[in-house]
Amino acid sequence: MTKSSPSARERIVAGAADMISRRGLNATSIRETAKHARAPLGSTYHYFPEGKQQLVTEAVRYTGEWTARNLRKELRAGPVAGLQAFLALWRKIVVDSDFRAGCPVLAVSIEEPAPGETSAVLAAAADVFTTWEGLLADSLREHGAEPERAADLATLIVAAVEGTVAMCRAKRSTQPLDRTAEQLRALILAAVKD
Amino acid sequence: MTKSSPSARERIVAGAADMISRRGLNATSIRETAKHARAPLGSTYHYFPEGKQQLVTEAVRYTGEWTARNLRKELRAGPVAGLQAFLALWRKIVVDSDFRAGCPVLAVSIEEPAPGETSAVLAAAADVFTTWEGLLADSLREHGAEPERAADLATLIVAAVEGTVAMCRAKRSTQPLDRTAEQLRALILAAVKD
DNA sequence: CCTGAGCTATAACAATTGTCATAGTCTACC
DNA sequence: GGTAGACTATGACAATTGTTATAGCTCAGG
Repeated sequence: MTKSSPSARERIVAGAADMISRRGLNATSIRETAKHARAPLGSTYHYFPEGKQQLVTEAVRYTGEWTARNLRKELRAGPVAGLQAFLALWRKIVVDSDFRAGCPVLAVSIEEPAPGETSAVLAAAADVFTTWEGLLADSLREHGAEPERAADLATLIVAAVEGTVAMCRAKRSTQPLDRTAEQLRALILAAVKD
Repeated sequence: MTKSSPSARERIVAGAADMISRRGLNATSIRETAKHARAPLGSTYHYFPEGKQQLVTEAVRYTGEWTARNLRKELRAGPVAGLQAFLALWRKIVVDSDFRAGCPVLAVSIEEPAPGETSAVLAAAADVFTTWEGLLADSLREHGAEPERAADLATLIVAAVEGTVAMCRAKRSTQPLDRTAEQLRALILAAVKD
């Protein structure tokens, strides 16, 4: 709830992100995103004249920025606290949805782009991953981690969290999250105190 | 090439796994899997009378077993060698497909099951993940890792590899794989020599 | 009051989807 | 040779897809 009455456009984007995080990119239809946002189908093509690709790209960026804001805030208390918050964020999504929702950025990353063309959606997803990695790596460096190791570890964290969330959905259990949380925490501590 | 002339049924299952690994579950249609396997559409429903769900479930299991065989073999040379082989396997899939293919087990894990019912597909995916984790954990324990830590680390490895493969696709680069490889290798060494 | 822009409503389009039915072909065995 | 069972070929079905077109509404600014 960032606003008391978000605009129809915002509702569509946020709703699309939510639906993609549950059903994947291809199973999310423009008609259903419109219905989900209580907006008419016509409005979708009014706000997003380039069609589905544009809507999905914005949904990916929306999720990326929302998460980055959260991460940035929590990282102010250090990398371990940032990791905990990052994990808690995804755990909440998984649990609250009864293991039906995950990360929309991951979801769009595993769908083949149209032959010949490089997808704007994939590029947005790559940007989001890079942003998340950058935030984590910066925080690690600020707390004494060796620069190269910080970058490697940041990538591992993002990859592990994304993979873990998917595993939780398949297993209908948060056990994978608990396990990777433990391991990643130890890794950060080791990297920071060198 | 495990056989000189695989049966039509095998071709359909293997082809479905490949297509799911590229386009995701919902964008993989039975018509196209049949065409891809040079089998008639009618045959698909002959071999898989329960329809798409059955075909997809078998495709997931097929990938799971194929990978598990590979992993089991390479783990005979120890957990570090097993990890390298596991990573090399996925790297080859990603690179050979020009960053278009990934893991079909991950792909099916992120699609919401029909409301109310628990999907057989998701259950198969969960089984596959658990099998891979078990193989890695056993190997770690055999080489001196503490039991609980072995289980946690095995989960982290599977999750990280799955997430990393997806990130490589989005970024159209193998850099994430290189980075996680480095980190995971160090982790295994530390856990084993304790 | 009128104009025009922003938005909505509704219908249509060609394609594709999963699934089913039915008739035909092939092949191994009696 | 013939018969059963495995497989193929073909076509149909209702639904849903992304997208476009067009006509209507709403409401601020002049």
